[in-house]
Amino acid sequence: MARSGKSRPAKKRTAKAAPRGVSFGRGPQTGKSAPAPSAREAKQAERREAILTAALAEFSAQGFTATRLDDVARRAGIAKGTIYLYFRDKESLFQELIRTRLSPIVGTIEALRDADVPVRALADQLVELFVREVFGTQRKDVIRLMIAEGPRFPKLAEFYYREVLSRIIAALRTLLKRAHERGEVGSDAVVRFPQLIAAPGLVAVVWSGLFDRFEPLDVRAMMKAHVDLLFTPGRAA
Amino acid sequence: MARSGKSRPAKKRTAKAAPRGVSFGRGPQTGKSAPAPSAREAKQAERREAILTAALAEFSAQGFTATRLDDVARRAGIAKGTIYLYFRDKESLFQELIRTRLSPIVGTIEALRDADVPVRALADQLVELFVREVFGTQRKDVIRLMIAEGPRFPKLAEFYYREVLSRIIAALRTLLKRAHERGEVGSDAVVRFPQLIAAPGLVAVVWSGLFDRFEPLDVRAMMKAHVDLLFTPGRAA
Amino acid sequence: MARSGKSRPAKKRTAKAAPRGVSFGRGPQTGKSAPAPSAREAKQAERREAILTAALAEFSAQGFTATRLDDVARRAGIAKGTIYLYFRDKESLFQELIRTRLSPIVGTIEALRDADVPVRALADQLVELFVREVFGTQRKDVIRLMIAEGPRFPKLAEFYYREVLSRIIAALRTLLKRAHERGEVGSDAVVRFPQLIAAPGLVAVVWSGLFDRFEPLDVRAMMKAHVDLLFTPGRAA
Amino acid sequence: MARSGKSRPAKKRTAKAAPRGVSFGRGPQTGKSAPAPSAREAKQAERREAILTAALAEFSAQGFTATRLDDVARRAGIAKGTIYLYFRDKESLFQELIRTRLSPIVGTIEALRDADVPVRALADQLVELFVREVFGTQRKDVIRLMIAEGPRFPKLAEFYYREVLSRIIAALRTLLKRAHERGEVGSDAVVRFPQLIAAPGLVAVVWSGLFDRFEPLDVRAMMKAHVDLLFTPGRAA
DNA sequence: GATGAATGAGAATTCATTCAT
DNA sequence: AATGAATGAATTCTCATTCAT
Repeated sequence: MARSGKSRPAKKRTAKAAPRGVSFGRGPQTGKSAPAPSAREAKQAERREAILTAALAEFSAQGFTATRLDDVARRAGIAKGTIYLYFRDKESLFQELIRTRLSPIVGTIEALRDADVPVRALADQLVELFVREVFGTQRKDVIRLMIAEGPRFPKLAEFYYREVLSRIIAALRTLLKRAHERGEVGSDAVVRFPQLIAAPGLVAVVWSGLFDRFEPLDVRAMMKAHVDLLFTPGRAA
Repeated sequence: MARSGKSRPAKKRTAKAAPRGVSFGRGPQTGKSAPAPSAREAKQAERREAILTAALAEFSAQGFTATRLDDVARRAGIAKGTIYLYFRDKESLFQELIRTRLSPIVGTIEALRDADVPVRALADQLVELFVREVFGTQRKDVIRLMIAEGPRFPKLAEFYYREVLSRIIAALRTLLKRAHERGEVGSDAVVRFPQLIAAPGLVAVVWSGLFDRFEPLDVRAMMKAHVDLLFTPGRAA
Repeated sequence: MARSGKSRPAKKRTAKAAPRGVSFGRGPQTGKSAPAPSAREAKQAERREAILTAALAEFSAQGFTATRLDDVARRAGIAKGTIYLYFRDKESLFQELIRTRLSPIVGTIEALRDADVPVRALADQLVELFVREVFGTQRKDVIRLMIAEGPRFPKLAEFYYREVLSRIIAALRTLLKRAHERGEVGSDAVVRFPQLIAAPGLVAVVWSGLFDRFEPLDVRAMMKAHVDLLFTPGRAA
Repeated sequence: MARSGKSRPAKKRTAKAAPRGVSFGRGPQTGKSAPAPSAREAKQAERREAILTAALAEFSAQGFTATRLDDVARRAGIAKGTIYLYFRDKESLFQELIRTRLSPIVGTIEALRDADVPVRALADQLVELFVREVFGTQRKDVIRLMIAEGPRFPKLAEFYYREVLSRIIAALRTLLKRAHERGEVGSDAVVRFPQLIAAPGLVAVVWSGLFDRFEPLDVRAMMKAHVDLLFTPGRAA
C-alpha cells in the first residue's frame, strides 16, 4: 500500500489559518436569527470531543501514520471534511489529543503530594488512582501512543515531559523525600529514582497492549506487590 | 499493490521467499576454478545485514508505516529494488528485523538461570547484561519498536511472547523461586510477578527514547537501586 | 500497493464497491431547498461514462497491461485518483467496460429472431445492424479487446460467452433452422455452424484494426457478398 | 502492480549495438583450442530456438507487456541475462518471434496456387493445411498474438501484411479467379473478397482461444462446411 | 457549518536491462 | 558465453487536504 507522505511530520503543504481551539463566537452571522449560541457552542464542543475520542481509538490501534482520517470521521459519525473545521490538520488533531487527554491527571497527583498522610497510604492511593484513572481508561492508550510516536514528535515529547512527567516526578520526589526522612521507606532508591514508582505502571500498560491475550496480568496485584517491596519496613534480622 | 499486483490477473509471482543463504552450485560449472562461493555468500549476508541495520534505524525513528523503503535503501547504500531481493516486502523486512535482533538474548538469560550462584549476584549480572547487551545496543530500539508496533502486528507480538518473553519469564521465575526458598528474597512478590524485575529496564528503554535529552537517566544506577530494593534482606528493626 | 496494501496489516479497506448510482439523502437535510439530487447524480453518471470512454480508447490502443491509468485520467479530463472513486481498480474498470459496452447489442438480435420475415431479409438487416451498431462504433474495439485480453481474463470470457455469444448463437440457430426448413438456405452448414454467419464480421473487426491502412476493406460489401453466398438459392444447373 | 514502462514500444533506454540475428563466427577466440565451431553454432541455434518457443508460450498466454522475461528465461531453462545475448530487447524478441513463426506458411500457399487441379480440391487441401499447420500448432497462437498486439506494433502489422497476408491474398485471388472463370465457383464474391476464405479460420483461432472450454468447436467440420457453401455449384432448381 | 467528491503528491512494488563475475 | 544480482524508472493505488455545493 502506498501511504501518503502527507503524514510525515516534516513537510507541510499549505497551512492556512485554521482553528486551534474551537473558535466560538463568530461576530455578525448571516441574516438568520441567532440560534441560541450556547446550544451551538455545546454542540460544537460535543462534536470536537467526538472527534478526539474517535481519533484516540484509531491512532491507538493503528498508530499515527497508518490512521486514516476517513476512519476517524466515520467513527465519529461525521464527514471527513468536518474534521478540518475543528483541527488544522492530522498532526494538530494528534497533538491536541495527547494534550487534552493527559494533562488532567497531573493536578490529581500534585494534590496527593500535599496531603499529610503516611506515604504508604498515599502509595496505595496512587495505585488505585492509576488503576482507575489510567489503566482502566483511554489514558492507557495515550501513554502507549506517546511511547510509540514520541520519537517522531519531539515537540510532543517535550510537552509531555514538561507538563506531565516532570511535574509528577517532582511531586513524587517531594513526597518520597519526606517519607524517607520519616523513615517510612528504608532506602533512598526511590528518592533518587522516582521513576521506579511508575515502572510497574509502564509494564502494565505495555503488557496489556501486547501480551494480555497470552497471559493475563493482574495489574492491581502486581502494583500492590511492588508497593509492598518498596515500603517493606524490613524484616527483623 | 497497492497494486497492488493487481493488473496481472493470471499468475501469482513465485516469490522465491527472499533467499537467506544462497543456493550455489548448479551442476557442472564452467572450466574456471570454483568461483569462491563463500565470497559471494559473505557479500550477500553482509548486504542483508546492512539492510536490516538501516531498516532498524529508520523504523525505530519513524515507525513502521512512516518509514520509506527508499530511505532504508539509501541508508543501506543500495538501490530501492535491491531490498526486494532480500525481503519479500516491507512487512517481511520488519518482521525479520524483530526476529533476528531479539532471539539471541534469550539463550544468555536461560544460561544464567542454571548457574548456581547467589541470586543477588545473578541479579547484578542481569543488570550488567541488560545495560551492555540491550540498553547499549540496537536491541533497545527493537524493544521500543515492539511496543509501538505490536498492536498492529499481532503475529509478531505472539512470536515475541512465545520466543522471548515467556522464556525469560519462565527462567526468572525458576531463579526467583529458588531464591525465595533460600530466603534470599524477602517477599514472594517477584516470584509472582517476575515482570517487576524487568520494569526498570522498560523504564530505561522508554525514557532513553523520549526524555533523555531533557533529563538524562543513569540507567545502571537506577537498575542497581531497584535490585537493592528487591533483595534488601530487611533492615534491622 | 501499489499495493499493495501491504503496509497496513490490520484492516482491509472497506472498498465501498464503486458507487454506481449515488445514495443521496441522509436524513433531514439543511434548511435549504433540496439540492437537486438528479443534477449531482447526472454529473456522476457523466463522469463515470467519460472514464469508461477514455478507458476504452486507451485499452483498445495499448492493451490492458500497457495502459496507464494516468493516461486514462488525462484523456477523461480528471485526476488520477478520481478513477478510484468510480472503480475499485484497473481490472474492475476493464471488466465493467467490457460488460457495459457489450450487453446492449444482444437484445436487438434476439428481437430480430422473432420477426417473421424471410430470413434473407433478416440477414440483410443483420449486416446493416452490424455495420451500423458494431463496426461503426466503439463496440468494434471492445470485440478486439475481448479477443486480445480474453485468455488472461477467463471470467470475462465466460461472461461474454454466457451473456452475449451463446445467446446470439442460439438466436441465429433458431432463425437459420427455420430458414433451412423453409428451403431458404440450401445447406444446413450454417445451421450446424452459426459462427459462419459472424465470420466476416470478425474479419472486418480484425482487418480494420490492423490492415486498413494498407488495404481498405469495404466491410458492408464483403458482408453482403457473404450473405449472397450463404443464401444463394442455387443456380439452375 | 507496477508494470515497467520499459515495455512500452515508444521509449527506448539505451539501445546499444546488439545481435539481431545470431552472430555466428567470432574471429580469433581466447587461447583455448577452437571447440568444433559447428557444434557451438548448433547449440546456439538450439538455444535461440528454445527462447523463441518459450517466448511464444508466455507472450501468447500473457500478452506482450504482461510477459516477464524472467518467465521466458525460466521456461527456456536459461538465465535472464542470456536472452540479451540473442535478442536486443524484449521488443526484438517479440518481433522476431512473429517473423520466424509466420513466414514459412506463405511458401506453401504460393505453391498451392500454381498447382493445376480443380479449385475445389485445392480448397480441401487448404483446409487440411490450415488445420494441420496452423490450427494444430503454435501458429494459431501467433495469429492471436498478432491480433492482440498488432495495434501497438504497427511495424509488425505492416510486416505481416506485406510478407504474409498480401501474398496469401494475391495467391488466393489468382486461384479463385481461375476457378470463377472455369465456373467452379458460382459467385465472384470470393474473388472480390478472398478474405472470406480465411474467415472461418479466424473464427477457429479466436474461438479456440476463448470459448472452447464452454462449447467445443469442430474446426475441420466447420471449415469443410464453409467450403461446401462457397463452392456449391448451385442446387438443381 | 457540513459534506464528500475531487485532487495529486507520495510510497510500495515490479521488471527490463546492465554488468561484474 | 552465461549468469543472476543490482539498478531505478515506471506504474498502481492511497489518502491528507481542499473546495464547490
